[in-house]
Amino acid sequence: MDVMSSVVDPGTGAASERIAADLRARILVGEIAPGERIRQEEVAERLGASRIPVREALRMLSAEGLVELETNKGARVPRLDEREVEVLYRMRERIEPLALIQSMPHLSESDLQRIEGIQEQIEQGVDVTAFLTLDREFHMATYAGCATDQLLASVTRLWNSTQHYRRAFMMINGPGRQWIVNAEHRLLLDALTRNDAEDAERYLVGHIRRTRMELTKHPEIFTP
Amino acid sequence: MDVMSSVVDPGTGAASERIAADLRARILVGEIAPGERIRQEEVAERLGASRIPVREALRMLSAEGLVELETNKGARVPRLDEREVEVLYRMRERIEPLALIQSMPHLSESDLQRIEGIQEQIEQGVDVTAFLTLDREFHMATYAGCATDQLLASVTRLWNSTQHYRRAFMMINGPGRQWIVNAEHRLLLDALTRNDAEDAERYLVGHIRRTRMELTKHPEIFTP
DNA sequence: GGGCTTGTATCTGGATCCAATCTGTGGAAA
DNA sequence: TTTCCACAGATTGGATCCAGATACAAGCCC
Repeated sequence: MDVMSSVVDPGTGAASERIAADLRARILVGEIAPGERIRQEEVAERLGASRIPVREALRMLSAEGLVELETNKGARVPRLDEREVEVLYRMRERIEPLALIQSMPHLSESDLQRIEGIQEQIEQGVDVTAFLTLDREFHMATYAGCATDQLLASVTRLWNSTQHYRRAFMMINGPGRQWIVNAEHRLLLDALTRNDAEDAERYLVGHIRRTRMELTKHPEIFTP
Repeated sequence: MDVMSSVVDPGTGAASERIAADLRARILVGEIAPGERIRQEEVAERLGASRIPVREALRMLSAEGLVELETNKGARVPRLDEREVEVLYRMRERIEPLALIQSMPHLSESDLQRIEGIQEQIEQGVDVTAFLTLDREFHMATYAGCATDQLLASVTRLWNSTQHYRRAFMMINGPGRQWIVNAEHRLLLDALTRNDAEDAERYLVGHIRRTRMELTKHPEIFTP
């Protein structure tokens, strides 16, 4: 009907996955805010598909923690309060060190170089959006060696669910105290290079825990 | 087409949820084994519905870790190897203590009495299937006070994914060493009654960790 | 005879249409 | 004026039908 803007794009072959990818990106970037409703038909006609694959996509996103579904009432991006985000961060403090420990033995030299490359990009000074992306890439790269799908999926859910509030925090506070993140990342990276699991876990927990405490010190993030 | 056997049943109002509940029960009870495929049409006609709600149900179960979906290849119950189950147990060792700590402050006197009632049932001697159900109820009851959906959902996923291997273990080993479980449960329950979070966490971790080590000592569970 | 190709049956993915539920607005009665 | 109810538009859930992909088996070529 509308211009098939991406005629060339063969997609992944599955429409529902393309739709999920589109919505995922829009939610993570903040284009669709917490509390906002997602109507099936609107998405369907915007992407030139029927509502069926949209529903499948919404189920996928629900499993990723990016939307919540209520029977007969549709889908919306979850709006979390201060306490829920705090618990999600405490989950991160326990799960991500495990992912790191499981991953470490399988990280190659080139993996570590790639991680350091990401950190160098972060240190060159980037805006909030770019930082959020690079920070996520940094940590996910450190977990990439862990072979268990469920573990990676859990970590992804936690990052997804808290993404909006990380952004809100940085929008308000600016990039100030960025040096702390850099220091933490560098210490973590050094521990990985030394293959010191104990230190790596220590720095990672500290990194997440500090972020949690900073976030929960700013209640204005949770009341829009 | 076939006899509308449950014409009277209004269900929960949503067919996909009823279908999901049916499949969930059959998988958890071992009626559908790991590796087994689930065909949409077969389920649909057995429950007198079309394939659409079946697909929704499969997506729900996928989010719960009970099935895995592959594009154009359908759904099957995940078959895990020894290493995957070990990682899932290590996740349990980290996540469930958090759920317990978050839950404890909200557990009432009657909650604790109910938990003790479940433990008394376990101690009266039950078969494997009943034990699996009661053990799950016992622990879930201790987590019931934790108000965060994502935390409970994570715990549920971990129990779901490992359920089959717990059952396989008990089928082989018989109910021997049941006294250990009872002792651990009693110590945990006592710590909860004393409102001693530190002890509660200690006993819970020990309980899960011991189970993990017993399970991973029996590779025959994972090679059917 | 073995390996590759091809054809067909089976199954999943998606589109369209219909039914059931929710939401919001307007009006009537207290 | 406020509250409750009823009705209509909007939105989701489900059924049926069609298209595309996969899997398996028979047949062909080397």
